[in-house]
Amino acid sequence: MPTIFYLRPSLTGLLVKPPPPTLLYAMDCPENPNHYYSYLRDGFDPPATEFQVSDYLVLDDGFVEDESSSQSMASSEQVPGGSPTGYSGATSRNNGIKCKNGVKKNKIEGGHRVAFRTKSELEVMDDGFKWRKYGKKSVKNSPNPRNYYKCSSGGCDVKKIVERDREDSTFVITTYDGVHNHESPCTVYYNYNQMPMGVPHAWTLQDSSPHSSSSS
DNA sequence: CGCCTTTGACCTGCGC
DNA sequence: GCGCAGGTCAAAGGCG
Repeated sequence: MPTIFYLRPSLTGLLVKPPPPTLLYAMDCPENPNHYYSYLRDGFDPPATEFQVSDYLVLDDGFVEDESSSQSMASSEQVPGGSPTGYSGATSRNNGIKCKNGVKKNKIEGGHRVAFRTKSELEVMDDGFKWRKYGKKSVKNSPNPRNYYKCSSGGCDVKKIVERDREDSTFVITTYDGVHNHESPCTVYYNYNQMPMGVPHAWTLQDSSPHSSSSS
């Protein structure tokens, strides 16, 4: 029986380690009916009653390459029930992150980019980290602006891009660039099977991915 | 006073 | 080469 870790979406920013390349399903949350995530380990067949609601995109794992990222995007856009999503900017034009001098970097700081599509009224969910907004940009063909955030912890260069789905504004698309090199102020997780609360380093416990983040 | 948000300008890459 | 679009910077203002 695989271990299933349930994460409140408000804690998605706690991914000190990247999630394994498994499916993300959304389920009802007894505490927060608006949204609820669950990560399912490899080889686990979700119950038929579950329904895939939110898009979960592991856009990159280390290096950003045009082909791989575009492939991942192509597959991600085929999520059942999901619109072609308003998510576009992160990879359509700029697959990498530019340095200050404008040189395009293909390696994302921290090495990971993960996007979530969440049904939420709140545009910015409390994910346990402190974010500082550094930019806001209107996006073409989208009535909703895109907001840019940086982790306000010193030395942590994780970025977060938040925008509403252009086709369904009830969904919020959150993209995380990089991996936090520090612990969250409130590392909490749910294990739906065993429900141990307050155990730190949740992803360490279940980590089986070879790319454990040894972020600087 | 420090931190955060806002917002316009600037820079760069890409498509035509 | 030019224009457009996305991403970032930084000054100014607000708030606790």
